[in-house]
Amino acid sequence: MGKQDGSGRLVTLGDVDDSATPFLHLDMDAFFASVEELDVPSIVGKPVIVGGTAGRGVVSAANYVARTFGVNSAMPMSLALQRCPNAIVRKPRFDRYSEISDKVFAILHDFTPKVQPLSIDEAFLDVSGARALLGRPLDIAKAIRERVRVEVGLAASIGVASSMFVAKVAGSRAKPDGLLVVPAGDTVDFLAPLPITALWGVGAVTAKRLNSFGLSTVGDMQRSEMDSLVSILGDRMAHHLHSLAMGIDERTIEDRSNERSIGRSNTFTTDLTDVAEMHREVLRMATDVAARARTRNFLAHTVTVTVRLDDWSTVTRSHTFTDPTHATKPVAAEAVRLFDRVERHGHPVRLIGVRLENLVGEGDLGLLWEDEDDGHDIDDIVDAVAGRYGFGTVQPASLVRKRRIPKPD
DNA sequence: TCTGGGGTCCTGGTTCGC
DNA sequence: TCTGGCGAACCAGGACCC
Repeated sequence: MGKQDGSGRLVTLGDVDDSATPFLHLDMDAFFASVEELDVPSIVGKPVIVGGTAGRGVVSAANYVARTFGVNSAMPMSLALQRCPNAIVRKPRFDRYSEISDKVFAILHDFTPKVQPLSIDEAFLDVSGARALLGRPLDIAKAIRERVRVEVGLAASIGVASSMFVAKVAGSRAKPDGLLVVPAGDTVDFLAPLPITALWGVGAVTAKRLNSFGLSTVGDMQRSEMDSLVSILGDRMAHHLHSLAMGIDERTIEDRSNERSIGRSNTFTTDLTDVAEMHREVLRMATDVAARARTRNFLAHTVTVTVRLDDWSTVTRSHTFTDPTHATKPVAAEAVRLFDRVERHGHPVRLIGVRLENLVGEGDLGLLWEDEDDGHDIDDIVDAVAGRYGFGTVQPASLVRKRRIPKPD
């Protein structure tokens, strides 16, 4: 297996048995922060934090220098700057990160078509079919890291293992800028000392529950009786987590290009108390998600509104349409209606979100669409839904609608 | 310390049709 | 006509991930 290199990470230094380890997990190191360093070389070597700078912003990414000060992602920016007052703070530039991400994924596809994106900076690969052409998994992983370094200019860590889950854990143990192969026969021993939160699906809540029953490491889970796990976690979760603890993960690379939902949410700099303003926010988000659904050629069966109050309580209300839609008017009207169903009991509103779910592709309905700039739509919406709320900030360009045309034989 | 945004998935309760 | 069982769909909430 891997060796400690003195920094706490595990890396594969020499030869290793990779005969039954077809899965690779690639993860870009401190991705957003690294892109900022790439574009602004003068900040290299200094603590760099990427995140929201407004009152309620949090850290999206921190480079490894900033992490030595105790700065981590998802930490409130106010706390991060207490810990590292000299940090260079950069606002996220998602377009730029997507651009770099595209380059990395293009490299991955040069090695195998079996690439499953997990996020903008992470992917699983199955290289079982590439062995004859490109060599062993270890060699492929080395080649990928080298190409990403040379062609993109960034460091990527890769885990190689017998299953997707173990590959991901291996990749995280190899960070930063490392490569770790976990031979199939070493899987159980590799996982055993890890904290229980290393299991995919165990977060703070489940970990606390498991800890209260004396389970704090993956090894504890490996040694547990299934009956007792079921009594703690329920049947499904118990079997799932015990399998992961043993390194068993039956998932395979799949095409997850089909999106499940499209949403927008916003935490306000100061909590909202004015109902008209809340309605404006609901309409703004409904307009936005409907436009995105049209752009991506999806229709939605369900619209869900989320409201978080100042006491952090969160309420959702949803509605399922008889016919799926991506038109602004019905989505906006239903979103406002759902929002009004939430009983706020006078509480100010901290966050509002609108999400379209149960998406279907237009092609699935046997329809084709062509673009049509329908300038009447916005008037319809203002009159029918929003006029009384002073809905004046949405640009007609965002409401370009499509016209249904017959599908040719 | 005081908690973003965009997602996926699971669970349990309710409703409804057969 | 009433009743119960069952599954599917819907709805709400929540945990978790990056």
